[in-house]
Amino acid sequence: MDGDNSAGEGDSSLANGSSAVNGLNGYSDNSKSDHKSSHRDKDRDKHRDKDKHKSKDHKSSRDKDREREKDKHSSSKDKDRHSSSHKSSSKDKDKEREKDKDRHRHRDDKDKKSSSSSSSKDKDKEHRSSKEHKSSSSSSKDKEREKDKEREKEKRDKERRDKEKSKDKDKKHSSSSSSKDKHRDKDRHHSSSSSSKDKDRKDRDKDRKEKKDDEVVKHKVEEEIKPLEMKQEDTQRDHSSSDDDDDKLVIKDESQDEAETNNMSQASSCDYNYSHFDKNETNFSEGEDVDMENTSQDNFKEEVKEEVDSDEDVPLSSRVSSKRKIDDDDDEDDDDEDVPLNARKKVKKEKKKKRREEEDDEEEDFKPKKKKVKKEKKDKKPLQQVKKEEASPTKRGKKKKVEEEVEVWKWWEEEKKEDGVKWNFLEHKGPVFAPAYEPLPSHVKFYYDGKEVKLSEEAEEVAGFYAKMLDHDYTTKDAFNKNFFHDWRECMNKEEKKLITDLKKCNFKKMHAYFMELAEKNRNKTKEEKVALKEKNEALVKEYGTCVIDGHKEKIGNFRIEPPGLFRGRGEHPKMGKLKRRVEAEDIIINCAKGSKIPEAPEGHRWKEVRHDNKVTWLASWTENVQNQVKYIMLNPSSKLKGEKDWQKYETARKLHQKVDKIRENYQADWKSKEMKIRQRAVALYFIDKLALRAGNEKDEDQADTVGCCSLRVEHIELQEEKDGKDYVVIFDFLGKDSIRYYNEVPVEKRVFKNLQLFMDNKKKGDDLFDRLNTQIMNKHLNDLMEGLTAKVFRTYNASWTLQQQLDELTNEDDSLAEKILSYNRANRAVAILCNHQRAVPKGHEKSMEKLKEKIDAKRDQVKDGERQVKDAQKEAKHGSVKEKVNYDKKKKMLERLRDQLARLEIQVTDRDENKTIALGTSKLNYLDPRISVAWCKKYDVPIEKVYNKTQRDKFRWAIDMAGPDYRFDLIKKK
DNA sequence: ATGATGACTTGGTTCGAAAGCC
DNA sequence: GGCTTTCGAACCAAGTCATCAT
Repeated sequence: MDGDNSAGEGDSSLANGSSAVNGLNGYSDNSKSDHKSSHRDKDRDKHRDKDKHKSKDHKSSRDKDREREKDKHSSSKDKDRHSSSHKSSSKDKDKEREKDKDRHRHRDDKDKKSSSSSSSKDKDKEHRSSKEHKSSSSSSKDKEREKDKEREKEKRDKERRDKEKSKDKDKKHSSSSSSKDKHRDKDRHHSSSSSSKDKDRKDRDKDRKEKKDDEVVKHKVEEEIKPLEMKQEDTQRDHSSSDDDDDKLVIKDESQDEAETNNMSQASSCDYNYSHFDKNETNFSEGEDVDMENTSQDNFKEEVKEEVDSDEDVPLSSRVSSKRKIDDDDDEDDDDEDVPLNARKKVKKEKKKKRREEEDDEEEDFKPKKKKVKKEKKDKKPLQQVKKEEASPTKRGKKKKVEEEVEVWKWWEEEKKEDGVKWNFLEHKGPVFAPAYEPLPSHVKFYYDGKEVKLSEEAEEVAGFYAKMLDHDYTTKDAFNKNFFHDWRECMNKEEKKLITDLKKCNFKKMHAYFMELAEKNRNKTKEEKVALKEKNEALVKEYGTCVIDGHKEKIGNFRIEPPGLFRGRGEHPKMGKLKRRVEAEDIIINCAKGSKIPEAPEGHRWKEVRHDNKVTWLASWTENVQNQVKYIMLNPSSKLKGEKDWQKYETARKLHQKVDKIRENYQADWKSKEMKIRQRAVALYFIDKLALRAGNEKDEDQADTVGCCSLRVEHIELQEEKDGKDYVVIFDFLGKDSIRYYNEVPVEKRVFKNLQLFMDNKKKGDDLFDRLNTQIMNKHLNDLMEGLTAKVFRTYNASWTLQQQLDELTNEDDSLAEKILSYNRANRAVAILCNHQRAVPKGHEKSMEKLKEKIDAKRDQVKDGERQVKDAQKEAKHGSVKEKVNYDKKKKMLERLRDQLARLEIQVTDRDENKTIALGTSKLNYLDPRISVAWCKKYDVPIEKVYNKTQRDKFRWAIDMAGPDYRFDLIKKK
């Protein structure tokens, strides 16, 4: 097919993709949203610069959000985790918990709000832009400055855009997002029109490109304001203020500069009022060389600039470009040299992709075989027949008392393998493929433009993927519809392609109904059918679900190949809706031991490759077509390979504990460094340490726009000298992994605050906050500080250490079991909050809470009643006989039991409510040294299955075996 | 030196099964 | 025994980071 065709159609038909499915989802009428989108387009041209920061719809309500939450948001997180002494009366604790809870409520609030404010896009916009201004600058002068810059830029933007417009036209489709916002509670991420986001990204890049120009302006302005200090600087590069500028800027001679300055500064009427910083300054007198607290902001800046003059200290993004630019001076426009780094990357990536595809076509694989260190010797291992008891004191466990003899491989008592070798022997049966497609029965029809159309099998299958998702939010998203339709058309035969040109005219309702019916049928299967199915599945698991590795049978994590379907990217993923192809044996690389029995490919098929690489842990892999990523079949978390790695991870974290004080000292000192790069690194590390932020790798254009620490942009933080009685507050608001919002108001050290101001100075919202930093630099530095240290170790470390501290603090020896478990959950929760592990409020949470509360009320009545009875019985017992006394005792016991039950219920209710937006699982599984929990259980006599379910116990078997009641995360036993 | 890629970990959602409830 | 609620496993997307290739 010719791609042009479909792309063009995509434009017209999918701009309005939300109404694509014959109104099944109840979309608004087309004209309306068409209008909106065109309106938006115009608007965008006008406000392009501002717009790009506003792709997130939620922002409109953010202001309100914040106001409302002002009081709620606490700095509970910020109570210094660095100091180990957690003090607080239980009341305080309760308050804190309350606050924590509230901190997380923002999600619901936001969602609710966004759904209520959903309709009026235009209004939204106004909000947003006004908000943008407010939030962008801490002072009105800054605001002015910002505005002026923007005006200036807009002018240039527009000119350029006009030029480009014709070029871009076909790429950009209208960006009205679904006019009927079907926000659901679970919709945690900010809904935003993805196409606009696409654009926003482009804009951002362009902006980065153009920033250069702006910097020239700013540079000049600065010169005007601070003529004195600048004198010496003029011949030097000004790195800190003009991040992206290259030689051009520096070469300028002074007179030229000054002449221009006069003009430009008027035009932009920038008002760099740094002086107010001085006024507020309370001096730190620590007598460093560069004490920024002692100097005015600009003075200070100059110093930094001066000192920071090495090439080393050029912003990363500009380093490359300036290098490249050496002989290409005609800058300005779209020649390759001027493409932002990211864009260039993309081009390269595409090339690579092509190359890969070509290679794939060649069938033969020329992959260089890696060196194999293969010894077929089997290790001696301490084997143990262990009874794995399923029985647990929980109610759940009571019913089913299965005893299973399982061989437990105590690998943790073995010697470790030589470096890099993961196994000596590996044998498995290969993956299980997705079942073949079953065509729809003839009565299930698809209609196009009101007419029945019999689709070819291929097209029908893909249509089915869409039909299945008809009642899902995804199908209201433009990007999803566009991607789906594009890929769907690729699967059509000629006639279909000719006929089906508009998704809006497609009616999948019948298909959808059929699938629903099918699902219903499956649910209502008879017992026998279910049993048969189960048995079949078990047989499959038995055959394919395990492998033999170094003489032991181990479970495989995911032995099934992912079935075809539509890609469900999270957040505003630009590729959502693309077709995830069916994976065949020909796509799969098998990895196993040389002497092992090589798995057989399905009949008529052959593997892409069979290799014997014992330096990796995967058994099979394939490259998925949507993102071109390699997917793997690997072992279950209970396996040695995974467990050992896990163990090692926590050991590294513990090692960090021994060194962390020094590292902290170190980075605090670096806040004063003369080198910009080092300062940025130090501040970033501070965030990683204090807030457990993720490292924040750079991302490609074709992924959702999310960030981590190193990739934070100016727009993601807001500085407030004072907020809610706290000084130097940094407000983080960004989308992190999985497009989950991170919102946190953090009081920071003054020095950090000032540094941030410096980093943000002269930058636009879309610019990198840490422009001289990326994760490689950070990790390189960390590794120098401690072997094996990376950014994520801090997350593990702080999570585990928090758990240890919280458990120490919250647990009382004399508490009841339920209370102890509540304490544990609270400790766990503290970690989840630290790591920002959120979840959607479970369906029916409200309802189940109500029920519980009713129950509690009933129980209370019972208790009251019991109390009365006890009283009466007591009276009778006083002068009564033995019988009455026995009766009294009985009543007393009953009352006790009732009270107990009541307490338990109350605990349950608190626990559940505190937990409603917090996901505990992730931290438990990935961040908390299991030995802490195990030791806690052993120490306080809590059955381990109260804390870990069966799978978790399997995964953490090493820890359960290893840790005694005295294990402590912070103490490493010397051997 | 740097970007690309492969390998592996982390993370939330979904769905079916088990437990609880009436 | 049937319905509802809860829980765990499966799923697969999306991170991190080291290593490879250029």
